[in-house]
Amino acid sequence: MVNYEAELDAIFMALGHPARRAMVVRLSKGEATVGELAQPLEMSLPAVTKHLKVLERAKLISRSKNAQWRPCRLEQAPLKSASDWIEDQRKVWESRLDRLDSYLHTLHTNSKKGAKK
Amino acid sequence: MVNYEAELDAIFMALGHPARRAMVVRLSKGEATVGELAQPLEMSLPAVTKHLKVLERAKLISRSKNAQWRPCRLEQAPLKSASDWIEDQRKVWESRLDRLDSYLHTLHTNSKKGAKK
DNA sequence: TTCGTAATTAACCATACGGTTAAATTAAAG
DNA sequence: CTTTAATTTAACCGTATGGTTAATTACGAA
Repeated sequence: MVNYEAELDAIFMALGHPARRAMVVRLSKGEATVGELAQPLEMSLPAVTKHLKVLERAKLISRSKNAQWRPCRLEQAPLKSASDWIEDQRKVWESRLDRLDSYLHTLHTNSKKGAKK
Repeated sequence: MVNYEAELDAIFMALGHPARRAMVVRLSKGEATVGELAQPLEMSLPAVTKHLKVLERAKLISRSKNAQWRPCRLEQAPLKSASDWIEDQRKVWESRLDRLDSYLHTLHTNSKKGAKK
């Protein structure tokens, strides 16, 4: 059984910055070069390069070569992993009977304090 | 029209740490106190308190009071926002015709190399 | 009031992030 | 071979993260 924790760390962390999410949004529509990704962002090109490295580390993007361009493309798997993880938690959360849970927790806490009610 | 960017920053960033995801997993099954959340984690209680603040900042959890305990409960909305954002991108990505897109991009790049802009 | 437990705050430290400017790299085009 | 364009690397800087230990707060129980 594989441990996905480190991958999820990198994926969620990468998505936790607006510039990087903007790049993902752009790339979901198709390949783009560094310059194209940088154009709408208010930051220097080296800053963009750093963000791309973070996305690459999370395997959210892959890169190719075309002359002096290094086009980026979105990879589907990491987004799916992240989405799956969240949905797993939501399923557990949703299937839980909140009122009953709260009631049982209260009972449990009270019994520890000395069984009253 | 509201700008969700800052909220998503906080949510994804919060999910980008294994200890905090472990807390979310635990809380998806029901309320827990700080001590209960800390128990399986190999870190000090103050460290746990800090992680809880990050989760609170992202509104992923809310807290109540019960004597000297401060039980935490998972909130559904942020997880849904994050999941929705990812699924939006995946939908765009999936509906795209990858081969055609690459082809058009190549054409575009080549035309730029010939006729400057 | 005093004691014990749960949790937080304070102070501190090392490292990671996120940005900058300047220099270097890489490859097409004259 | 020189120039120009796209991108990366290097060096630097301020702030945020993530952790620690020690002290403090908050509350119930004795």
